[in-house]
Amino acid sequence: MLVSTKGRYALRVMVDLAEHQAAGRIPLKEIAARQGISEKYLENILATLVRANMLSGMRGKGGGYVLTRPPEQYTVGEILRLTEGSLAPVACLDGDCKGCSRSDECPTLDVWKNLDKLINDYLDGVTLDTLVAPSEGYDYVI
Amino acid sequence: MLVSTKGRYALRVMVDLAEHQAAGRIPLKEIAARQGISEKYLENILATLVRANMLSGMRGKGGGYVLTRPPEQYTVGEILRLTEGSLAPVACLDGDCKGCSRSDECPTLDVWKNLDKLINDYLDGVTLDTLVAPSEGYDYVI
DNA sequence: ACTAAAGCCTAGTAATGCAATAGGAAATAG
DNA sequence: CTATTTCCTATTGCATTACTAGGCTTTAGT
Repeated sequence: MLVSTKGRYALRVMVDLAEHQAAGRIPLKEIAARQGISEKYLENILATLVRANMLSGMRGKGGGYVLTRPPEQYTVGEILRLTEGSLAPVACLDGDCKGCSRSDECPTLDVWKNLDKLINDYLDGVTLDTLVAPSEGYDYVI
Repeated sequence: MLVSTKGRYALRVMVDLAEHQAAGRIPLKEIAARQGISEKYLENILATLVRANMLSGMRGKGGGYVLTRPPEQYTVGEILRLTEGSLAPVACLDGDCKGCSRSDECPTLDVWKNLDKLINDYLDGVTLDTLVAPSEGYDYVI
């Protein structure tokens, strides 16, 4: 599995926040309820996004999370790479196996490199705004 | 990680067998030594390939493994799907999460579907013969 | 100042799947 | 008959994933 729940949840939450931008800061509790995700588990994920400055979190009453950039400035690729650690399709491309003794002669390495590029290029080409459902209530107009 | 050692080893072994087609049946021991893979672990992988009729195995003295088709009739995609079980990038596309209660409204589902198609289409377009190194010794000519 | 609402931080745990190992049974050629 | 080799079923150690627990800190409002 290339993308685990962590990455999937992260993406869904980012879309959720993009859809509710107009409402200002959104508390974790609200996101978790709307998305049907455990609050405690979401905490971990949101913490990662905040540390990377993709979100701004604020504590205390009236606190919550908000995007730090407009949705069209996030790519799905960067969100997933951050939360998953890596999107490499095989260990050979992922530090671990770096300098696998056979890499010079490996007949399959090119397949993995091409696949890696394919995946990353596609995901880097999808921005958050394209995933946002057209808001029915136009809640951000006036 | 989309592809684990099982799939990677399987692919390398298939290429190995394609390269040594001219030598007839190749015993596991020889493949394992050449590829630097544990014999016992390889057994499992080869058994899977035999059960799917991608290889023919024969026991006893003079036995070993051989491809059942010419290399250009294998795709990397089918080899990996068989040994990995699935190439789905997310659980949502993989039976498990089938009928996720949110799939109707999920804003990210299309991303996964596109990604899945991208991956499978690419890997189904690569055939085994394109991975075979040009044999220096022309060992299969007369 | 006090309190309730919220995020932040460090661990811990249960379950899963991956990678590899073990031991023996059955077949085949010479 | 024997050496060789595949076939089959189980088991083990390990790492990662998914999730939980508990307490601390910050903030807004009264």
